[in-house]
Amino acid sequence: MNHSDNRPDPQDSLAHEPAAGSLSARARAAVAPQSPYLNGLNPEQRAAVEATEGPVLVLAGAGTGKTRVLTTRIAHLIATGKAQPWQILAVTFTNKAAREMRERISHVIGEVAEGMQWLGTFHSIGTKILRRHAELVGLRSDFTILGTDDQLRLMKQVIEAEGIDEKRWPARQLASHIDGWKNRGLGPDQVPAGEAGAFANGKGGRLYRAYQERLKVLNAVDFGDLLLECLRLWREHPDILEQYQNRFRYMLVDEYQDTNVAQYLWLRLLAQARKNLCCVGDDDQSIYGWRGAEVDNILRFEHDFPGATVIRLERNYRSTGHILSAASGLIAKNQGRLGKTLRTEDEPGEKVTITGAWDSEDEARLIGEEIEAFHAKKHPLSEIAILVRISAQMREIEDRLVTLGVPYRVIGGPRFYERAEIRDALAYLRVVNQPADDLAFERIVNTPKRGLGDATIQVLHNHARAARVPLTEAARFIVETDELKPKPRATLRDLLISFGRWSKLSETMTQSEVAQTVLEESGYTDMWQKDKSADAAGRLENLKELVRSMEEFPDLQSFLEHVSLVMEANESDTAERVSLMTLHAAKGLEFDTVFLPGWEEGLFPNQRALDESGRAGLEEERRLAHVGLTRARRRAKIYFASNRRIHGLWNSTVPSRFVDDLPETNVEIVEAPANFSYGGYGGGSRFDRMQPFSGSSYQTPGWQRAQAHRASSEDGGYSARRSGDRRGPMLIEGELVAKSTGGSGFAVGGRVLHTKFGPGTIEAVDGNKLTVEFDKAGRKMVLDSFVEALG
DNA sequence: CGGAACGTCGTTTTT
DNA sequence: CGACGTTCCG
Repeated sequence: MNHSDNRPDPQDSLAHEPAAGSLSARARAAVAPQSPYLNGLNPEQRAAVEATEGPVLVLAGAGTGKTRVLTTRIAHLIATGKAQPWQILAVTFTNKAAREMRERISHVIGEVAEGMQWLGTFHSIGTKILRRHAELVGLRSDFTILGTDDQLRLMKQVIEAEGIDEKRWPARQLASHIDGWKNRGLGPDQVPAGEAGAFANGKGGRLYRAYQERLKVLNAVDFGDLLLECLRLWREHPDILEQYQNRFRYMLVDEYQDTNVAQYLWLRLLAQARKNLCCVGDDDQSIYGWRGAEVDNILRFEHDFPGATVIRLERNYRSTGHILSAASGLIAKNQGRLGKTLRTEDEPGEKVTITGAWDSEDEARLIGEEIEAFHAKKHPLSEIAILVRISAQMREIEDRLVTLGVPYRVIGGPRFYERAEIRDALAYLRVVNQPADDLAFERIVNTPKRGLGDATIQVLHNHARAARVPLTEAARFIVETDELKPKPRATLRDLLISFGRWSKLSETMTQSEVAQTVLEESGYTDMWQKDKSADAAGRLENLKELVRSMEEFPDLQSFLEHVSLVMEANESDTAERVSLMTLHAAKGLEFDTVFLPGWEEGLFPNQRALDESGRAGLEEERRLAHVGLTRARRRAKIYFASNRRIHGLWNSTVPSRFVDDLPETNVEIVEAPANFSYGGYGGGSRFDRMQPFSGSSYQTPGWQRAQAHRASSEDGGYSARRSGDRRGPMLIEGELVAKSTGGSGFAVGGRVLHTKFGPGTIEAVDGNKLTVEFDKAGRKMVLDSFVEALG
């Protein structure tokens, strides 16, 4: 979330809004009569910038100046007075893209870009909207955004609460179902019965509903909800939808090929009124289908928005001729595409090379040596990338680079805020900020290890569930009783006291000081200092970075939001290093020289993609290959190995069919240097092993097998209405005493059965606390939720 | 309750 | 093969 959030929205406070075409707007337009920002655009780009009215689809091939069009278009809208910065909705997928776009707009039009408060990711904009109307969807405006790990823990609880064996029906699987439903814009009541039944013998739908209810109780949402709840808000409150439709005079979407159904519906609702929606994307770069992205969204654009202007950007400014032709020839093999022909005016340059290696180790060695050679020729290492299909390929390559002493960096990896130490630290702060945050509390109650293990947590849970109070609240009661053994009881009490103390700190300290104190006093920093594993130092460093970054925020609340949505590791390392990453992570980047190892059937195209999604899967894999090639400016080098270890055992492999998809004129087969010993293969030319070029002899079983077409998921339109059975938030705050207890029929002298201590006689009643003389265990103070009356 | 021995299962991952 | 989670024992 950007920092301009706290600035008042001019539309909220001021009535004055210069209408398009008004005097002031025209005067403003006249300030820049020449529109210098339009200079240097090619005719298609310029058309895309100037076609401001109505639906527009810009099909922007790789390296055709997509971002430039987007930013110039925004600048144009503002400079001509067609819209004020805050009347433009500009959506991206990543925070990085949003940040870059903001920067580039500033370059064109100066600090006016600061007023663009609706430039951000789908999720950050969704959050902003939801916070304003949280009560209408059963949340409070300070709701928490859950990360994947919290989601999983919550689902596990829901599964167990339904009495389902979590081992047979893993939470991960439920998570992916729910994720899929949310991606398609389906709430618990809209999931097709057949699908809902697929999990846990027909309980899938019920679990989804239960999960959503738990989220509401916790005043929390997951990533999917940030969009889904907006949809619900707008459908149930048309007046609010209308507000936003009026506000957003112009809408722009980046990477449209990656939108899922929920995002599509979200956009369509907003665009319905004014229809000034401009989507920029490239169907040939859609590589996130498995994550819910619907290529169909882009393929169907003209149908969904009748009268749409479609503009193709086909002039490539990035790659040399052979690379571009190779990539074009490859992608032309795909059926489901809108079709573009990339062209360049650059020289043909070097052909794409194809090199066969004996095994993956040789492949790594070859790449390593070529990089060394480039380095010797003063080729900057930062302009070299190695792009792999799966992360598992990285290890061997890394090993080789380390041996050779070639500096490299891995791009991708776990995001900053996903790292355990960061999530832990945040959990502490969340509890300090909001003691009712059960998920956070559970996460750190025994981190560092303080002897509050499963048994203790179970006791807390029992009471919390029975009394319908948050865990911390439950804990507060329990430490007053004998439910826990003395040691955990004392530990838990100390912890609660600490949290009480930490909460007060924020009255006198800045939040980064609070964080520092909490992390130290809780023993968390100690834990890592004592840890002698290799990455402990890095984790401490990350924690420091976290504390440092907190200083920039006005309060803990806004920091927590930033971190759950936006925060990322500072990758802006300008050092001279080779970049190593997956093909997915490479999208949007470019390098002079790109190495593409592992072009083998089964690995790339990946067997699993083929098995699961058939032809669609193959085409997505091919798009991935296309993305890989088009990352290269001057040199693309493809490799395959004849032998590769898969799951520990060696398999002999066949070059990828994608190799055969490349036009012959643009590629060059390179023989591996002669000094390699190709173990076991007597004397023959190494070309023998590259045979598959001549005859396409692949016969992947899974490729034929799986033609299963994923159910086209365009249902769930607008008609679906939530039954109004939503319960108000049950979150019980502050001092509230457990309700379920009062007058629950326990009286002095009554006989009760305790879950642990067995039968006994009540000696005294104090609220929900009972003093019981147990037949075997003696006299104990217990909570009513742990006993039942004996008739 | 926590460390050590077992078993399991293997893509890609913007938020 | 090796990273992870689960189980089992002290």
